[in-house]
Amino acid sequence: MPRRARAPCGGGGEEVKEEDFVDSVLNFAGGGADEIDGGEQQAAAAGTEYKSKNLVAERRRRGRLNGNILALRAVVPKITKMSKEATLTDAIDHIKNLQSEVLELQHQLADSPGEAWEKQASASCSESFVPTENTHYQGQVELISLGSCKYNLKIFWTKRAGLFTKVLEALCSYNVQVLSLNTISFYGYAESFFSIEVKGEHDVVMVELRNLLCSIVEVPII
Amino acid sequence: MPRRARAPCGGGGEEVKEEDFVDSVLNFAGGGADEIDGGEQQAAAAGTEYKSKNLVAERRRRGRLNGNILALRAVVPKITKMSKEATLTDAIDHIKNLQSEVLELQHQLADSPGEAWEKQASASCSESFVPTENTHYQGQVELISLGSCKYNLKIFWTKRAGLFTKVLEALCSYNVQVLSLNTISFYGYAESFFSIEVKGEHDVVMVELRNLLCSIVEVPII
DNA sequence: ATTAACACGTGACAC
DNA sequence: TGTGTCACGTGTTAA
Repeated sequence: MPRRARAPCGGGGEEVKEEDFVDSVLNFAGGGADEIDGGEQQAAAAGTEYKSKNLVAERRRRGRLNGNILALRAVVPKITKMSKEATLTDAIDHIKNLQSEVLELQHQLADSPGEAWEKQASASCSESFVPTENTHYQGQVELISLGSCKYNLKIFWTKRAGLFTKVLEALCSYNVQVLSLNTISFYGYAESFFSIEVKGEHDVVMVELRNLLCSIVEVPII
Repeated sequence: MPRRARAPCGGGGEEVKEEDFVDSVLNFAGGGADEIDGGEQQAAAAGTEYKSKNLVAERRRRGRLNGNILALRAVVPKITKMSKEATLTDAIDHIKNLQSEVLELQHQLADSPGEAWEKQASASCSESFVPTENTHYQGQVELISLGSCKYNLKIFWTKRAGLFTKVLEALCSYNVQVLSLNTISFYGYAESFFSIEVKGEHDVVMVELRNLLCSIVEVPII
């Protein structure tokens, strides 16, 4: 707890009766009976002269800094000790924890869309991930061959009733085996990652399937 | 930038030639020719006595505090000014940003496993979630009616090739509209949450569908 | 009685 | 020229 109502008589040798936040009274030449001679250059021989160039400015600066430390302590949940140093270290730890937590959450959110997508087709995946920027989304289909009759299929769409069923019907009609599927949905959007296998189809047929899927998930431009 | 190699002659009136980090020389009674009389109680009349009880302790404390501020600045990416106050405010802003980011990520991650499952059938959902403990899993199907031809379907299975396709075919054969689907997979297991809708089927037919799904995902006991 | 933490005033610098 | 920031030494206070 910050000590309050301190009667300071330190370096300067002042006398402050009550301090509220800053600049209590600025009582110069009023209170103290005994005072000291600080420096040696100015106002030395004049007698009861108190030298202070930036006294109030420094006061305000200290007040702001302490207020900032207080505000910093306010946003940190884990407080070990009521001390400035402990506040700073706690803030540092909290920031590190938050950053690692953000990283972990992003990781969880990122690897939810199918392990196969990342591990088996990392090259194609990273290539296909990057160009899809924050442009305005509409339906979007990506089909990537992994060789040996296996594909990764990524579909981004806006959620609409019955739409997923149509996709499933399309896949069934092309004799597609779905090895794994992961879907993430956020707000009105969803992104599905299929790991699929087809037995004896040529690539041209898969392109045909891709176009069919595109026509299914594509939303007419307003 | 923190000023270094400052030659202090402030309150105490000392002379420090070179300071490295803390406790430079602790030169007492050596350097200055003129000094001052601070307080009034001790060592006043002795002459050239420099009073300092906690000088080095205060030095170390300041050093630790500044080091903490430096470390705090190190973990904050956005730095507006090289000042203590700015460091603190930047740290506060950064913490707030991180916290909001964590909240948003958690929100995104939380609404991924099917909103309907949580929001529409929270009671049934929580009931059906708990009893499935860490017993040895095999295939498992749960079907919960939400009224108005809507159901939540939860399937827990061991991943096998072609198994998901069979489930999809079964759903298609029962004229099921899949409103949303979310799947999480871990190691050899997967759990899928369907939010489905059927047009005009009776409950008895849904029980039939459920049994069919059970027979599909059920793995023979070894 | 020793110690740690704090506020204070002041000179030194930098812009 | 001043204005703001910094480090310093000190006295005080609470554990």
